[in-house]
Amino acid sequence: MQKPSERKLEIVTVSARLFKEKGYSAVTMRDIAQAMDIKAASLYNHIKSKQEILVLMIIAIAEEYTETIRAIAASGETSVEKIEKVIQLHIDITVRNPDALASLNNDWMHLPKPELQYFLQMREEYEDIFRAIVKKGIADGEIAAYNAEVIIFSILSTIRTLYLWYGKKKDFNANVLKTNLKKVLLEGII
Amino acid sequence: MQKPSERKLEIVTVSARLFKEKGYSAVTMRDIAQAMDIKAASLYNHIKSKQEILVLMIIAIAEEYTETIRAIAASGETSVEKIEKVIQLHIDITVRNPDALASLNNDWMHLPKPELQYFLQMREEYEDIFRAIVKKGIADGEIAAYNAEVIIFSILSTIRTLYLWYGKKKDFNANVLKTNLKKVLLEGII
DNA sequence: AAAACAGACTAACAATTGTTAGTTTACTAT
DNA sequence: ATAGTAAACTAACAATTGTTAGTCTGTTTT
Repeated sequence: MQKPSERKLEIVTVSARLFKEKGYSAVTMRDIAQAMDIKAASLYNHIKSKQEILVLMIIAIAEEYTETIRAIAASGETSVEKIEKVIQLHIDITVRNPDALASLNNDWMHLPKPELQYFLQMREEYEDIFRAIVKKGIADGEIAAYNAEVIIFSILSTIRTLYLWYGKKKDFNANVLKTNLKKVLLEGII
Repeated sequence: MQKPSERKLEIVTVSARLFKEKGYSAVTMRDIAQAMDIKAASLYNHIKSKQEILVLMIIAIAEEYTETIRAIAASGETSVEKIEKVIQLHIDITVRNPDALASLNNDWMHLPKPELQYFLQMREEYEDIFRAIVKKGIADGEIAAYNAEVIIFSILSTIRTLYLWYGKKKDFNANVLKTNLKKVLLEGII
């Protein structure tokens, strides 16, 4: 895997911003070109298709999620500590890629076949690992014995859609999230 | 506002299923027609544009959210009870419209101008009302004094994306959600 | 039986889509 | 200065898009 050139990364960054606002399908190559002050055809000096932009935008981030949660699962920590690390992982990635995460969440189905398969496989592994952490936490009595799927869904939903709120609300910086989000998700609000 | 005909509602239902899978922009009128076993042009005997389908899909649900949360806010209950009612509202609507909620969450930006404005106004009012409930709960000592925006975001994210899990996980029925989700969101998991 | 109508059809449109081919421009290395 | 190259350009394409016009068919209403 070659490291993408400067200009190529710029295309991905600009596209991420546009995809976030209207979705992958509604953004045209001419939209992307205009946002970069060039013509649509010029984009093809750097990328080979619209879908390639999406691949560059999504896959690297998905891989980071997968690799990091593997490491978290393999560590010797308690289940609660592992969940805290997972929350921290999502905060970190959100702060670094607030725009690209919109496509990772909403446009992944437009990935080309092989990358789509790869993405879904990573996503499944990610949820399986998270599920195992939660279930072990329940079995060990660390975590309350509610329906495991409900716990998984409730935590993942929140940390996966962080990108929607980050940057929009002024008091949503990495520090406020770090100190508040873990407590709210783990200890509740009452 | 005329009550839509039988066939019109069928178009909206079929479209909702397709929009959920690929998003509004990626679904063509020919896709919708094929799913109904007719030709694209025939759709226009019932609807006047693709955007009208989206309006019918989103606005009525948005209005139900808005009207119900108004009623909840106006009731004489405690803040925690109000939040429980809001959670229940989302469960109810999700169970009734699992497909349409995908468009309400991801395709609202493709509404025509006047309905877009109306939708955003309702969404803002909805969040304002929910924010007021949470802040009063904190002020009254009913709710822990974490950052209010974090609490709002964490609950809304979960109940707004319920549609992604409902129907996919077998143990996600209305009853399991009703008994588990409120506890997980309010009391946490440890 | 005649008339009206709902709801499907075929055919076509103008606009927009992603993309390619070939050309020009400006900088960099020889 | 010359050659080479990266990255922009113009022009065009074939396919697909939402939508309209006009027609046909069967059922319902008069």
